[in-house]
Amino acid sequence: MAKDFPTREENYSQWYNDLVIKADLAESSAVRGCMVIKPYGYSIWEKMQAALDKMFKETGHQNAYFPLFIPKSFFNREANHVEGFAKECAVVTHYRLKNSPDGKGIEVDEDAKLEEELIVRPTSETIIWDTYKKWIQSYRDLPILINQWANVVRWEMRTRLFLRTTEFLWQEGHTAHETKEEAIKETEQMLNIYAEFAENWMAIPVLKGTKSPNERFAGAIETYCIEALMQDGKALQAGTSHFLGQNFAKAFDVKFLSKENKLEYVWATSWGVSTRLMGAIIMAHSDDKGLVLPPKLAPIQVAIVPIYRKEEQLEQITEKVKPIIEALTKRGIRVKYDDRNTYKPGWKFSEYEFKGVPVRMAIGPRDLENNTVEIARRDTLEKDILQITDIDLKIEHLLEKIQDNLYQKALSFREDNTFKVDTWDEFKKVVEKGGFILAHWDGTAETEQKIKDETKATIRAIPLNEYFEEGKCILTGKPSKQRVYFAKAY
RNA sequence: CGGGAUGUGGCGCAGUUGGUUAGCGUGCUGGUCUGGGGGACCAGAGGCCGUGAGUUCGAGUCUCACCAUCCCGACCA
Repeated sequence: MAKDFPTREENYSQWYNDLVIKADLAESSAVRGCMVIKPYGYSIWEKMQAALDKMFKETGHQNAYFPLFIPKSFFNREANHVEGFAKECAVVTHYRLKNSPDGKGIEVDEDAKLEEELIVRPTSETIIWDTYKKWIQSYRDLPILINQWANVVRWEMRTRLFLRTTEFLWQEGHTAHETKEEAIKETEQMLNIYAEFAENWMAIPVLKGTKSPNERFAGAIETYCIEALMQDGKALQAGTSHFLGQNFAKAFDVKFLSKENKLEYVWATSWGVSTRLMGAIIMAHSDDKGLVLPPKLAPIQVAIVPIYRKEEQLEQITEKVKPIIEALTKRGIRVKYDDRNTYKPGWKFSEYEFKGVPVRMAIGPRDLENNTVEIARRDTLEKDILQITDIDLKIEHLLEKIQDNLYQKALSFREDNTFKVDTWDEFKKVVEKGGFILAHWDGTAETEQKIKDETKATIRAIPLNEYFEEGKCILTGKPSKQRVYFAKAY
């Protein structure tokens, strides 16, 4: 399977591409820019979905489903929104095929042209707000707290597995509120849920902040984001939560009668994370030996490999292993007992290592004599011989330790790669090294653009309630009241 | 859409100034020995050499066109 693949040092992006394919997470498909998510990769996504879905429901949200297709006219309603998405929309123009005259193939039936073209959703604000209009008359209909799990299509010019694909899977929350305050609170709440998920489940520390106008969601008043730092020093936007103000309510004429019997526009939010999180998880933790998965999201947490020569030895081992599997399963630990005799132990070791399984347990004749097992942890590659007594407890603790270690490692990496910078020369130098740069900015879009043009670094986040201090813009020297995070980004 | 590269068994590649039977590694099938870090040997299966047109006695190899993929830019979660 994956004998030689490049180190991160040699070629980071090749390393990433090979990892995704050789760890069996996904592959590219016959359709340009679209990927097939393979069972092992999809299983990780399902774990993410389950955890997030639970968090959404715990905060009062419900799931629903809206159409894949959006009438073209809906897009015109919100000016910024159209402008933001127009360049990357797939459009359905016909609804029928016919046999071609030469009889050799099939072609679009020009007689079956749609009167109004349909846009394949790049995001669902428009169709949802058109629907909410029907649902909302009174303050008693509010709030509406809905999430949908869906696929969306954005016609990107360059794609990379998980990080940027033409079609991707995500969840999009769309909420409607009586007041501005309530909507902002919702936006912030969801940002915090994303951050909590990233840190507790994915073991990735994230910065929380808002976006500069340049980076803001098309149609939003304010975009909040979580940003993570990858091992190559580039930032990855891992989730966004938007305060939409009354922009969509006005565009789709969604009003409600308040308690004071006044007709008012509804306040809105939307928020989403996508299969891009898969890219984050891969790049944050993995090493030159392959994938490293945080235990909480690993499809297999413990792989058990029997070592034997004769059939009867395997039987003995299996008998020994049975109660271990049972005890682990009881604790909610996902175990795979790999007794395939079509592969050798060494081969299995490599495979589980490459696929990032957090803990490997090997058990052979020597262990049977001593009542032990060999435990290897993926994050540190350490091996240990443990007594079988209370092995389930020991492994449970080990998994927690691995989860924690991955987070701490990622955190100290970020700390080591975050720099306060006060001069333009230094800024240009540090940008080359990668990492986050905390620097002053004069708050204008022009300056941000210039910085981007010269260094490729953009403002990743404007910190929330942090780094308020008098300073001078890194580029223009104009006064600034707060440092912001710059980085090159995915 | 610009610049660069590549299309040859499933995957990764070699194939000389055109020359007849297109190889190698890996994977695959069967077998024997094996088994605590990707095992060894034996025997097999598997190719319209990206597509189309041309040059030639003869094309994987030369010419042209097209298609596809990858990398670098402009666009983006």
